[in-house]
Amino acid sequence: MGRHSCCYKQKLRKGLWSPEEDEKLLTHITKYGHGCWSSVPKQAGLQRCGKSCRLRWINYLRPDLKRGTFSQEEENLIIELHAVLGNRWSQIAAQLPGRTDNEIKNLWNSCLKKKLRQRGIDPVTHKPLSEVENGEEDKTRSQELSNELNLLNSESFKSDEGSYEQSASSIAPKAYDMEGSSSSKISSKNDTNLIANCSNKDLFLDSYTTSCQPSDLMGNYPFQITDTLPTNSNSCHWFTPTTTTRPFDVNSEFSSNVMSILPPTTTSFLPSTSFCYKPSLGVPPEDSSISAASFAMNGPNYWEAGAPDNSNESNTNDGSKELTSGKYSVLSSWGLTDEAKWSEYLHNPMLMLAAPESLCNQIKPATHLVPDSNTLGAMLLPDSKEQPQQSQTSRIFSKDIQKLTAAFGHI
DNA sequence: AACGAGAGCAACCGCCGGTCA
DNA sequence: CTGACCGGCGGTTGCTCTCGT
Repeated sequence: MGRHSCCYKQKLRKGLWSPEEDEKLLTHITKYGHGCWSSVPKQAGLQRCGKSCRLRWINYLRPDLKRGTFSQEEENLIIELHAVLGNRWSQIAAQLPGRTDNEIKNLWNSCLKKKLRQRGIDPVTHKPLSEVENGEEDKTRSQELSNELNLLNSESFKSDEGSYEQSASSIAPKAYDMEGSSSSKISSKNDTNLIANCSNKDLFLDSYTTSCQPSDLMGNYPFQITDTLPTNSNSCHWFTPTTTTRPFDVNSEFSSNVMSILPPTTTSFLPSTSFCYKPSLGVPPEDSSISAASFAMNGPNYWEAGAPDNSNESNTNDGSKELTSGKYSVLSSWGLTDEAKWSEYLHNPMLMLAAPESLCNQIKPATHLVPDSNTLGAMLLPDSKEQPQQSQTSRIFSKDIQKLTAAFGHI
């Protein structure tokens, strides 16, 4: 613990980067890539620590960065993502191509928080300030949690739309601890909680939309439950966009563009009913260059517009080979960053949202057919030596499973 | 013109988990 | 098994700029 070793080194420059330093770093990374960051400064002839170089590259020099002010759509997206993910800036940034976590964090702290407060919304909980101030939150949350657990234990949960409307606001465990300042760090290490918070979402939307009821949300979140495996206690309910509605209305300052979903990685081993998102047939967006953001906005309607592209997939019978690549080769074609890794997908509901059908089709068996951690672990077990990333991801995944199993016990 | 407050932003700090020798 | 090293993340700091007085 303590300071990073490089920070002890003397003679290292600190503070703002000069154009010369930028040039050196840019040239070096363009030529050779960054490789080991700790060796970059030496190789590039910089009096900086590796961390500093990395930060400079990620936040400023990276060629795919989008500079300039945030659009209204981006701000909306950030607000809603924050409602779901909390202060997980890196995950939020992953949904905004060209934006960095630092940039988003700064925007949030300097601007968006204020905006929310002005609108009577607590930026931490995304609930009305009045409610938070009244100190009813704890009671409410306790009650909601209790309801959630009851529902999770209940076998009576039906997969029809009506029951969703009835249950959606209470089915999802809290997405994260929205109250603690260190919540993000805690929650980021327990993806169990990474679940769209319907209750908060409802409140959030209520604050920005006109008389938005859960049933209305079904319109805003154009889903319907189309599939379920009722015989399985871990049945996974697929939301399918019911219309070609753009979930993100650019004309609405605070429209709903983040769907209430559970992350597939988590849903698979939630002890009871889980929700996953399944893309459905729809109208493809006009622009064929799909970015993660546009997937978040248009994606669900797009994915099934064409046949699944299996060209990049390995044919397997067990559906496990799709995890063969550390960097999913399709990602770049979506406009996602090259750095997107499978592990990020597995832990990132929004990336999963943006996944094309070819990917979803592969994930689907994982969520449908894996009732317990053992099966899931077996499915994800690395099956060959030439797939180190898969192996790594699987190990990580398996760890999560173990944690979740331990956390949930055998509900 | 000088000053202070606030906003915006870049960078640093401290911590954590993963990897590897 | 252990400790050093590393990359990554979120929180925080501090600098610069803008604007109002």
